[in-house]
Amino acid sequence: MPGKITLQAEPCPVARALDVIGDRWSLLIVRNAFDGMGRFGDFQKGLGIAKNILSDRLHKLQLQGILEAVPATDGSAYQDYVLTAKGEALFTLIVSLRQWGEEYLFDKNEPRSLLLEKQSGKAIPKMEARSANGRKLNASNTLVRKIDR
Amino acid sequence: MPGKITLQAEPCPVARALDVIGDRWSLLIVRNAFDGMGRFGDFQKGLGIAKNILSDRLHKLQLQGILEAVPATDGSAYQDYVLTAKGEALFTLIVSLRQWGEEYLFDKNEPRSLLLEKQSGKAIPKMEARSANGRKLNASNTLVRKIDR
DNA sequence: CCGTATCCATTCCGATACTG
DNA sequence: CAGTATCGGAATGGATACGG
Repeated sequence: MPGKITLQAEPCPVARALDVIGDRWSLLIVRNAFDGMGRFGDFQKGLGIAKNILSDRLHKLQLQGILEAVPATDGSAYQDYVLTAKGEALFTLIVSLRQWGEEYLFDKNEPRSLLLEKQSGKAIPKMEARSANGRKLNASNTLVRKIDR
Repeated sequence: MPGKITLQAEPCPVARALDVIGDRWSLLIVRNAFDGMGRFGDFQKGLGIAKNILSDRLHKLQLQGILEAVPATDGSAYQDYVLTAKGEALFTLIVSLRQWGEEYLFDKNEPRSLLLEKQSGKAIPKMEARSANGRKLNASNTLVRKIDR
């Protein structure tokens, strides 16, 4: 009896996170929500996603507490989907994805969308992991301790 | 004629990145590669992934230039799968995933694996996006410029 | 031990029709 | 416009058999 296996019992936070947002569409919906998008039809047209899939993902993201449905601001009978704190916390993840994609998935002069600081209009410097002492970290100077507590 | 649509023509780096590594297993394989794992059987047992799927993902990750197959160090006739520079660059993304998962997907005292700095043995502080001037960034003080160049 | 190939169930996804 | 329902095809995934 095949079928998907849940990773929610895994002790690794990476595995659990991927179980929640590791699919084709969820993070794209979140990305658009960061850009201020909130309406069903805007997600649907903006992403080119099928409506039934969008409906399913919006429900799952609400179940996970990443999005929240609030009454639409335009007075219509419908809803806006807005990020919760848990959803807002995905900002660094989205920026990581964006910066990796920018560096490795585009040809030299290929058109792309850019993330800028509003105040200065300048591009965002590459994020990096640092230790408490400010040392730059990579795989070779870090270590995963298998289990804890 | 249904089926998957490629996002590789998208001008958004987030979309392209998700098209490459936005699935259930690819980043878990990369995570284990960061931990020094390199052999087919180790991935298979360590992840609990079906062998055919693992075989498929290893091929795709090689096609993408994220993993590279090298002769096994133990003198066997087989291969080790090691990260390329493009793959190593996924480190910040994995750390972002891990830190989000740690904060939002575990109960208070639930066992989990932890990422530590080797030298100090201490946990890695939360990564954050900052502007060139050191200002802390979030969705409200950044902006995506639709197209460029 | 390393991987590929095959089988089958489940999931994903796109298209479309439909309700309110 | 917002969302659900249904259909068919494609991709995913687990189990297992098989050859190197």
